[in-house]
Amino acid sequence: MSVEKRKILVTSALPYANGSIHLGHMLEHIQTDIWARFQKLRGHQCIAVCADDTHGTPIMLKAQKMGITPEQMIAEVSKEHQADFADFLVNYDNYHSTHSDENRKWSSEIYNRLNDSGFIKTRVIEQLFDPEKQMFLPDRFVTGTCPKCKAEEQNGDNCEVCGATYSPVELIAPKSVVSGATPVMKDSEHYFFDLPQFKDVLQQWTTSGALQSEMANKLNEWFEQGLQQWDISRDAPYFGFEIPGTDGKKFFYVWLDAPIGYMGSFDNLCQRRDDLNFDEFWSKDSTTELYHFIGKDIIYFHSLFWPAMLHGADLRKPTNVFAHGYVTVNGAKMSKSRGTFIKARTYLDHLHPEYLRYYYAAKLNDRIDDIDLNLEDFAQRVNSDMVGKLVNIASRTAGFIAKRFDSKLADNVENPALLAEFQQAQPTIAALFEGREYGKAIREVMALADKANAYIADMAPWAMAKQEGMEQKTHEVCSMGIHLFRILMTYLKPVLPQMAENVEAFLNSELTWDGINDTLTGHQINKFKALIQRIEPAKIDAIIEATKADLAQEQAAAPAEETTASGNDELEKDPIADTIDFDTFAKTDLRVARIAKAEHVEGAKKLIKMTLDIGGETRQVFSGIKSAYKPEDLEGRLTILVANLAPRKMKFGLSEGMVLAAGPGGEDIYLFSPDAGAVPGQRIM
RNA sequence: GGCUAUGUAGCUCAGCUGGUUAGAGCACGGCACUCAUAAUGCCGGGGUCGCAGGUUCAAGUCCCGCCAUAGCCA
Repeated sequence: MSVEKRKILVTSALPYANGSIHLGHMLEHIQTDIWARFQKLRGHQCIAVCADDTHGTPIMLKAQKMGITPEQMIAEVSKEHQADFADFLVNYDNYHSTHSDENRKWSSEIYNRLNDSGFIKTRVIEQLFDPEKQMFLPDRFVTGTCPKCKAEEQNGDNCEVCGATYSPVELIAPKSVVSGATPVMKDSEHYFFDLPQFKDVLQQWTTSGALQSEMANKLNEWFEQGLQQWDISRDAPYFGFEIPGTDGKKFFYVWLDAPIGYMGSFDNLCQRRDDLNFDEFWSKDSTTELYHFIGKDIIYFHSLFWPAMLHGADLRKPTNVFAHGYVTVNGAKMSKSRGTFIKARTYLDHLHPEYLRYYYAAKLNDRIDDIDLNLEDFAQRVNSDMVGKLVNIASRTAGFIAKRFDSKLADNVENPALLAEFQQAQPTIAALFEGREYGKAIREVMALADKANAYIADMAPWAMAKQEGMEQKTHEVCSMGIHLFRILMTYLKPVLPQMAENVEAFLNSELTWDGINDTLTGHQINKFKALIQRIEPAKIDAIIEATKADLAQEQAAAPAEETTASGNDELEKDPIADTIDFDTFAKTDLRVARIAKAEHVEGAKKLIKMTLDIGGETRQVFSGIKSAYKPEDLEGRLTILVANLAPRKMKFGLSEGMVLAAGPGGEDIYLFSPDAGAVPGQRIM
């Protein structure tokens, strides 16, 4: 089976350097790694590169807050990110940074080429400006009162409460998140990439490749709406690369140099590797393959801007872009307060990386569906598949081989038909890995594992061993078990590289793709050692607890950190109100309430309708906490109700009071609870 | 608000271009076995295919509306 050797370059999206790697990131990096390892296993040249995405306002501000330079911060983060990936057995040929000489070179080069060809336009736009910090503010860094529903503390671009979208200019009483100052409007000349010129090229690219159907649909939507020019410049101060010829006043928007970071990382690798030629992979007429693995949230950048930029700069376009869905944990978005916003490092502190590699592989497909990490299912499935089925095949036969047959496998194959069946699965499984249908590949392998176990149960070598004259047969049956196990482990080598290595030591033989068609008859093997331990459910609880503790620590550390920095703590953002006397306070009647019922509100994006029991009386209250709580999690718990608030007529009904909560909104809403023992109806003073 | 997806047994998922009594693994119950990391084998119970309508001889599969979940809106 000699296939022509392909030359392939694959990338994962570049993690942003302002935070830790979490299990959501890991889905993508594991997906890429399995694919790259599979290609290598088959004998192709497959280079996998990645880098940290290091530019932009959030990184600049975070470094400021920490009192260090952005360069220091991204260096620290990079170290952490690389350790996380390495410990998850994700094997990049190069892991670089977008804040590198190579990336600066290519960003400028591509920009100059685009500019020379007339694809860069300039125009003056009006934007919110923070007069205190002397900087322009991205939409996300402005909050204010929603012009539509008058909800306070809403984002600059859309309202969490009523769902309206608007421009930050329309906000009532806008406020800079950075300084708290009132932003002013200010003119600035911006540089634009003239995307509409590439409509035909992009449509052709979209239809020529085998793009995922969901992505093609989404692209069509954008084509129909009409492409618009893309703002690629940001004003100083900005952490990034200066735009050539602007005197240090204009910088590339982070999303301009981020994908170029793929090239920068590869260029950096080429300098160290004689067998790689940069131009062979990136020139316009390259015959190599280029694939980007990305999350569904950044399809826009990778399927429109990126290929257009490359085309405009006279470079090759990606062969394909593979988008995957998001990771949910126990059926819901990862949440810090639920303890499911799990960092890669927290996981690694408690569990072996191959459990997660296996579980993700078992659920991945070629579409952009979200992948649910159900922690109970995770433990059961991994234990059942990896230990009960797979490793069990070796574990139950190896003892016989060692004790009775001097660790030497039989010279004959006991059941050639069964062996052939395992070998013949090869093209099917290869096609599934190639097509990113890992879940189906795993299912194929596990179906074979079931057959291997059934075969052993059927032959019952332990019974044979007790019979006179059945020595040879026993030897052959147990050897058969090892042969089958070896094939299965070869199929799983891209998913379980560490375990495969241990199996190679056990079998005294390397697991190769072509080796599937050979058989280790008469081969000397080594002592079998337990290859993997079962997942103890307690370890999973420990991860959740550690994640929660992590959050508590962050929150405790945050205020101290902020007071030393440039005045951005809670009190300054929201100063204490005017003093009132006791009588004024006493007018507020706060009561302990039990949430008897909580339900979704039809048509409302942010509201939950609650029926509160305040001891003999019930109240119906609508509360905008849907982004942080699920109705079923609320039922039964106690909270605090402002009981004498005038009822308010809302679109969905009458709200008779208000429950108390803290936090800025979104996922960060924290409902109050009295300590245990409080009884519904009790007054709070 | 617009758009793209998803919603099938307790859990995680298969179900191709509509066609006989809707499948698998895990979990659960029973039996068998004891070589194996309480592993394995055999048998079994369990689903109004998100809700409501429509097209069709026939719909989990097509169309419409609604609900929920996720993402995008440069």
